[in-house]
Amino acid sequence: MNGGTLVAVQTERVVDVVIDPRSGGAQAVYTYLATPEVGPGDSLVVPLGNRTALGFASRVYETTEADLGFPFASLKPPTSLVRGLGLPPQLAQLARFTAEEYICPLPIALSAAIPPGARDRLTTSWTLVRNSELGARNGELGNGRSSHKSADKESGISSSALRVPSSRETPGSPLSPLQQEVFRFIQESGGVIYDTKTKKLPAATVRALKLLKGKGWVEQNLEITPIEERKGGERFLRLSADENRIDKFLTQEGKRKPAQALTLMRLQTAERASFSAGEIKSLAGVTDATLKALVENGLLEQTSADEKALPTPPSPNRYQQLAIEAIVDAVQAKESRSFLLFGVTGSGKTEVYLRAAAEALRLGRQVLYLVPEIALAAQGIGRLRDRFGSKVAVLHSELPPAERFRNWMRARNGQAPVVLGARSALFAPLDNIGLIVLDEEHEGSFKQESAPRYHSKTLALELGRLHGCPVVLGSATPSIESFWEADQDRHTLLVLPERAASARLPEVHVDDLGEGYRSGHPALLCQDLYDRLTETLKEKHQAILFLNRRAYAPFIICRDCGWQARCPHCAVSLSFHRRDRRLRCHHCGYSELPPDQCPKCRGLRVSPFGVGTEKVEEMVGEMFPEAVVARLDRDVARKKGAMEDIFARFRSGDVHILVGTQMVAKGLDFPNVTLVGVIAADLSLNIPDFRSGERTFQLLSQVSGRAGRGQAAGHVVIQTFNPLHPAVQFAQTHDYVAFYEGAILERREANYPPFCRLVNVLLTGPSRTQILEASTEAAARLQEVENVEILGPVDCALERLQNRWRRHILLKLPAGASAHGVGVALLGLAGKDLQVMVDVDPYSLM
DNA sequence: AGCACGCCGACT
DNA sequence: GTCGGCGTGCTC
Repeated sequence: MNGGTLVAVQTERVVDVVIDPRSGGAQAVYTYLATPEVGPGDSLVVPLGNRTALGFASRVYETTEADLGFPFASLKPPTSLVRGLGLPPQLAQLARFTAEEYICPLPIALSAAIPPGARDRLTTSWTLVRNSELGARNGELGNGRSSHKSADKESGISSSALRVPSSRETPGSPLSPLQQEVFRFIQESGGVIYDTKTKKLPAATVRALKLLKGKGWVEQNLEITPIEERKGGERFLRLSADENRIDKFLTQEGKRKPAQALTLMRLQTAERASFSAGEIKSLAGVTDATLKALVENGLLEQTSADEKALPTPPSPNRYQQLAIEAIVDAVQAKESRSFLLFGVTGSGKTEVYLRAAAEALRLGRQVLYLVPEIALAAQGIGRLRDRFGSKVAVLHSELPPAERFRNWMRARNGQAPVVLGARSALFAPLDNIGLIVLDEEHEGSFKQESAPRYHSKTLALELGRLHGCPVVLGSATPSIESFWEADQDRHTLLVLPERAASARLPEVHVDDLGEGYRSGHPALLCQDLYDRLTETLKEKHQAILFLNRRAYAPFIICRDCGWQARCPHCAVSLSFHRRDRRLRCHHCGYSELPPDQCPKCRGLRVSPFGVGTEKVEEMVGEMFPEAVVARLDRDVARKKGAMEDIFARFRSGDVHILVGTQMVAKGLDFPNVTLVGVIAADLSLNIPDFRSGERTFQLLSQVSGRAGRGQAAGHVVIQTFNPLHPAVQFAQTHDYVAFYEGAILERREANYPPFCRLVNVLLTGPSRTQILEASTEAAARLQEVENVEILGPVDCALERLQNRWRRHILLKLPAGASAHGVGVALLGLAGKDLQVMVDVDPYSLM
């Protein structure tokens, strides 16, 4: 500076507060005066306009008025710090990472970490001041919640500390009778009383408390409502030890009590481990009434969480042992490295996870265990609970809210160092993770399809870095990306080649549907599948027929002029539903009656075309009149209790052939099923998406696993027009590596992930021309982004949905590049009638 | 001129 | 998200 004139520039210490977007909007980050105690992650109630909002401290810093951009005078202090709700620093960082990596506003990213209903669970606590005369006589007058790990820091700030302490009277000045009474009441309550939304203190008491506060006798704080310990401990349930009784129930009574039957079937995939009532309710979609009946019938029994179902954990085979050692080493060394645990179903991946988890716990660290879908997680919950008892908290959005909140708190205060959940559990409030498991890492549900549009694998790896802990990705059919990353030594590949002796892989047969067409005799079932079905029924076994398309037919068509019934709101044809004789749109729910004659040419030959599950059900029923055929898809399941009913009847043996969509392929074991038929593998193969082959391979592998889970050997028949497609061929030979070798070459050649990074920019709105113009404008702006290859803009495969036109631009960035520039380039483009969605690492491109 | 309604921006 | 300000357009 010239002349060395020193000008004292006034600065203020301020804090950026990210407001809960549910009460402050998506862009709400505001700056407040920092109190001495406030730090990143702290939860604050702040003034916002003429009300208050819940927020979280992000950055605390010194600033000048010029840098701040508005006068110091408009800075306000936070209203209050909320004790017990502050986020661990790693979680605050994870939210920031998510916002940057996936191009979304910070409040949106942070909202994933805010426990549900936090705002309604705030409580004012009134605590005796330790050194006050009356208080001291009572000995220890802590707040009674020393288990709160960060309680010391958080109790350091009180609302009085937020203001200038005014004329604080010395304790000992005379108290009114009411004040004395209230004082004694606090003493008797252990030194603290709570004013909760549900249990409000009388207004007079609150007035007395405020006066006591003014005199320095008590301290007022805002905190998250503490969870109440249940009397006699947590209540847990598990399957009865009497297996015969359960089996008898499932084959006889079960069909009349389908909800109970389904509950038992779900739990059967989990040995005899303990579950909380809330866990069972969310797993099976049932209510207390069902659980009560099961307990009364002696099918479920009460237990404590810490009671083990398995006498001794299975001893690992040599491959498991190697995997365990590698992961345990990393756990001990606190290394943030990653592993890809590659092993077929039944090869014992879970035991590897559990041994590594036990080591993390032994070191006093926490375990995060992620599963793709909670309804299918019975086995995971069961095994963890069996091994780690009440240390396990389940966290996902379908749990009853109270239990979800309770588990969030138990994770935060250290009572539950093991957290199991779907992708949202990434944002569990853990501050010392020693191991992260991502089971079935290839599953598409790990990608969140609404903002923040993160991929769980990416965040799990980042979280591993933040905590200094290993991440284990597990799968029988890893994603092409993950296997390539392992190939490049970015993950350590751990292979479990052996399958437990009892479990055999089913024999897979492939039938060429094209043959029937070429010979002029196309049929729903090829001869091979027909013969095997006949055989299966003769042997009193059961079969599942799989077709990933519901309704009777995907469209109706005029045989004279080619007219098709189309949805007036979406760019799709209407499916024909035979049961209720209606045409339905599978995207918006629109429905209408099918016309008698063609509205275009007046012809009378309007008829359904193509095959859906309803038609398969009908035709198979005609082919095998002696067999009972049932169908399960979203149409059937929409009716309350129908899904339970069908599963129960199938399990009991009353239904011989079950026709269905994905729904039949997941989460349940039917020991008497020996045949699985895939009606048309081509449906998923023909989706215009670079991952269609991979998805088909995964789907066929999974569906195949449904056959032969009991004693008898299983058979799988895959019907397809593409018998030579690698996804089909290598599913037949159960050869993942061969499938991968081909797929990775294709990806390299066409420059798709993992060789580039994809970003999908989707523009939607009611006006076609506006979307056209906006997409052109978007593409022009994106030209300016460095190192971006632009594909499009083009109309989406589904070019209109629910009266909104859809166009997209697919961007290819160098692998590993940040998509930040994309977000910057598109700033301000969105408007009232124009939604612009940026999807980084998209999973769905429709 | 006076008021209802809806859009848009601010909220620190 | 929620509020208030302001412009539009209708009514008295």
